[in-house]
Amino acid sequence: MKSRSSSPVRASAIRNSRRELAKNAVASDEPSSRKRNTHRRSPEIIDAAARVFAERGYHGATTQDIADVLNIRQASLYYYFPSKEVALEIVCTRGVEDFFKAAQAIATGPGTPPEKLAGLIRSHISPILDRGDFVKVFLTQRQFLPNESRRRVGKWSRQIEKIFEAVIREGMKTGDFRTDQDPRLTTLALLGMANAVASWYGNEKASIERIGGEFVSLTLHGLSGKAGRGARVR
Amino acid sequence: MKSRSSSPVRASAIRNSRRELAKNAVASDEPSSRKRNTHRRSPEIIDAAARVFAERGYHGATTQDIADVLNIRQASLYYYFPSKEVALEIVCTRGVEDFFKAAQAIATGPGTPPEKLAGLIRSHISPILDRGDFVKVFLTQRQFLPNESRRRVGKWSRQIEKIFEAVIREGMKTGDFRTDQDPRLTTLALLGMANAVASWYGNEKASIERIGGEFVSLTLHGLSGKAGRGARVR
DNA sequence: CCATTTTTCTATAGGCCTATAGATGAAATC
DNA sequence: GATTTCATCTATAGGCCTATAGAAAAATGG
Repeated sequence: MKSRSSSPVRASAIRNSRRELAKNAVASDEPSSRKRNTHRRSPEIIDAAARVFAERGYHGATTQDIADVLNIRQASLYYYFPSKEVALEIVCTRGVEDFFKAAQAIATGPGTPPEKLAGLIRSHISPILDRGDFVKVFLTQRQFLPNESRRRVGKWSRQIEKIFEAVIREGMKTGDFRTDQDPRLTTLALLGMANAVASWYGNEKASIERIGGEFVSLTLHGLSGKAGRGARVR
Repeated sequence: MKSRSSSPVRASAIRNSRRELAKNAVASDEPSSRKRNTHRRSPEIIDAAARVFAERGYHGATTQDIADVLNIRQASLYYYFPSKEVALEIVCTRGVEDFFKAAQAIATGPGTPPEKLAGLIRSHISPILDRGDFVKVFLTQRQFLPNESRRRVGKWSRQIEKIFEAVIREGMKTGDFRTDQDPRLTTLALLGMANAVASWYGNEKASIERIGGEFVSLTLHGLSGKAGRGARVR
């Protein structure tokens, strides 16, 4: 199923001396567009990689699997990316960059801390809707990136944590939030709760908006007490 | 670095001559047979597998990696398990069985729903302390089990969800919990929050007990409001 | 329609990985 | 002490996987 032609014919060794790098899919914006429209299918290729990485994990996925999704030959992929590791980095980056930007916008925007926190929670789970595979890969496979790119991607991750924590601290100052919770642990709790959605969304019938609402109300008011106590956010 | 020429220190290790129950890790109950004390090192072998699987993921880990931890040859592992997949199943099983039992005991035991839920949260994160690698592997690698064993392991997982959900519903009936939260989504939120601990415990300075306390109070009372409102559990 | 440029293909080297076979030595048991 | 059992070793078959080289096909633009 995998290999099609029989192999065994030996050829004399030919040392390669070529060092030509296919220019990658990462920076696709060429300002001066005198160049041709090259690597047109890059987004499609990366989508396929995300899908396969999400399903089988980075090490469990083969480049053949990705090629199968696209109906091209395994070797053809290397026209689009120079290595499987680079493909992983591209996928991870797209998995985190968007919701980092959204989080930042919310944190620096207007609103009371409870409103901001509600926005953060909602915006954190919303990319799962249309970029679920990318988010999943970012969350579960970034640990397999080579050191340098892992640090690069990890930086965004920590920024998001900082944004949550800052809003929580702000709410404690304003008196909106209880002060006997640890901001760091609370941040990790909320992110854990939100990140888990990527792993089960699709098996549950609830919509992203619905999930967001439930999580926000749980976070702000907890389970105890009667329904409707306190002002609801949004 | 990998292979060595000298055989591992064979040191006339102190033999536990009277330790008959150490039957291998899979099916440890040998009812009557006065069999010899075979596969003595099984627990150690499985510990090493858990450690390596937790660190590199199932597909990223090689049997050579496991052997290196133990200072034995790669092929020697096959005296202890018949395949890498079976090793994964053993690790996953040990990662879930304990806290399933604990959860069940708490749910069927005495206490108000808030007390029970607090107990569930605490007991769910506590195995991370001394079985972190097993829990991690169960949470993140069980998807790579072959169908049959994945279903077997998944069954436990769903049981735990049911236990949480039942306690939440019970609390809604008694009036201890708000009734405008969805029990299913709340369950998934709490489990996501608790499971995430496995991924960052060890990088944070907080103890398991501390984390449990924070999570319980966040879950029951939420972030809003003044500190100390309402009865604290435990 | 020809020349370029872009995209995909065939073929395969070279490496690593799981799992099996059988040998070897050490321990336990008789 | 002889025999049996246990644990580990050496060696390797047999597969699969990434990545490279270079040819072929398809698209583009004059």
